[in-house]
Amino acid sequence: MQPNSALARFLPYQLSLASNAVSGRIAMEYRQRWGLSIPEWRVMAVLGDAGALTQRDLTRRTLMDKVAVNRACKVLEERGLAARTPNEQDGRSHLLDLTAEGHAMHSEIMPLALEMERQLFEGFSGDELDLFRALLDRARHQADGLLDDDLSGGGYGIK
Amino acid sequence: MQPNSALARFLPYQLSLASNAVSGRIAMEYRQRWGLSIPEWRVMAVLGDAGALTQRDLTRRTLMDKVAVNRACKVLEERGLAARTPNEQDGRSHLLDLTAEGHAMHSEIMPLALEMERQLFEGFSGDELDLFRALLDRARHQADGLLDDDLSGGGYGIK
DNA sequence: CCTTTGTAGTTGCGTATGCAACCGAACAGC
DNA sequence: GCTGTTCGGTTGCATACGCAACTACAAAGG
Repeated sequence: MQPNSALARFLPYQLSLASNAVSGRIAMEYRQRWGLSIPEWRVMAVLGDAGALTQRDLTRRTLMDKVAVNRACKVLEERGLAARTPNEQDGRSHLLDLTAEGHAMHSEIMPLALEMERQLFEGFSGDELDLFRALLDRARHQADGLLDDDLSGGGYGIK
Repeated sequence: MQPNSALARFLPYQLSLASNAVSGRIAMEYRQRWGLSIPEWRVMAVLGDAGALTQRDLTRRTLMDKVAVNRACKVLEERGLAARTPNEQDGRSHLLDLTAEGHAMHSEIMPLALEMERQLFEGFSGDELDLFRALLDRARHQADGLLDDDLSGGGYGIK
C-alpha cells in the first residue's frame, strides 16, 4: 500500500487497521491455547475479577451486546468453566461464577494478556500510553456523541 | 461499565472500543447520505485519488481482502459510479475508474471524511496526533510480527 | 387480585466477512 | 506449440455479529 496516500493518512483507517491486527493476534493466541473466543475471554476476565454476576451485570461491565454475553456464558457453562446458580432475589436471572477449573484457567490467562499488552506497546513511556488512552477515549466519545447537525450545512456542497 | 476494572484499562480493549465507535459512526454517515458501505467508500477514495486501477492494485492499496474489493467494485459498477474497461496489457484483469457521477460523489465525500476526522480528534496538537499514529503503527506491526515463540516459556505458568 | 408495564434472558434471522475452491488467462520450460 | 504453473477475479460456504421479536418473571397501579 502506498504509505502516503490520502487513505493511509486517514486516522480512522489507521485506527481500524491497528485494532484489527491487535484483536486478530489476541484472538489467535486465545483460540490456539485455550479454545476461547474474545467474548468468552472477556466474560472470564470480568468474572475472575468480580465474582458472581448476572448476565445483565456482565453486559454493563463489558459493553458487549447482551446476545454476545449470553452466547459466551452458554459456552463457558458447557465447558465447565462457569456455573449458573439461581438468583434468590430475582427469578428471571441467574448468577454466573467461575468453577474451580475456570479459576485455574483465569490465573493462566491474565498474565498472558498483560504480557501481550506489554509487548505490543513496549518502547513507549507511561506518559505516551496515557496520552494514547486519552486519544482513544476522546475519539470514542466524540464518535458516540456527534450529531448529524454538527456536520450538515458545513459548506462543502451537500444539500 | 466500571471505569477502573482490569478490562477497562486493557489497551487492546480500549483500542477495540474506539475503533468500533469510530467505524460505526463513519459507516452510518456514509450509509445514510450516499448508501455506501465502508469498503465501497475506500475503493472510491483510492480510485478518485489514483485513477484507473485493477482490483489487484486496489487490494494492495487498501489492504482489504480481494473478495471485499471485488464485491465493492461490483456494487459501484452496478450503481454507475465506476466502470470497468478491458486491460489491454493483461486479459485476465480490467481497469476500474470512476464515472463522471462517481467523481461528483467523490468530491462530496472526501471533504466530509476530513471534517469527521477533524471533529473526532479536535483538541489535540499535531505532535500528539503524530504520536498517536506512531503508536497505532507500532501496535499493528508488533501484532503482525509477534511469533508464538516470543510469548511461550516466559515463566507465567503455561506448560 | 388482576392488569399493565418493564426487565432478564433466549432464539431466529439478516447481514457482513473471509477463506478456500474454482475458472480462465498468461507465462515458463521444454 | 504443448504442458504445467502462476495469477487475477469470482463464487460458495461457513462463521461472527447484532438487532428485533419473543418468553418468563417482576413490579406498580387500580
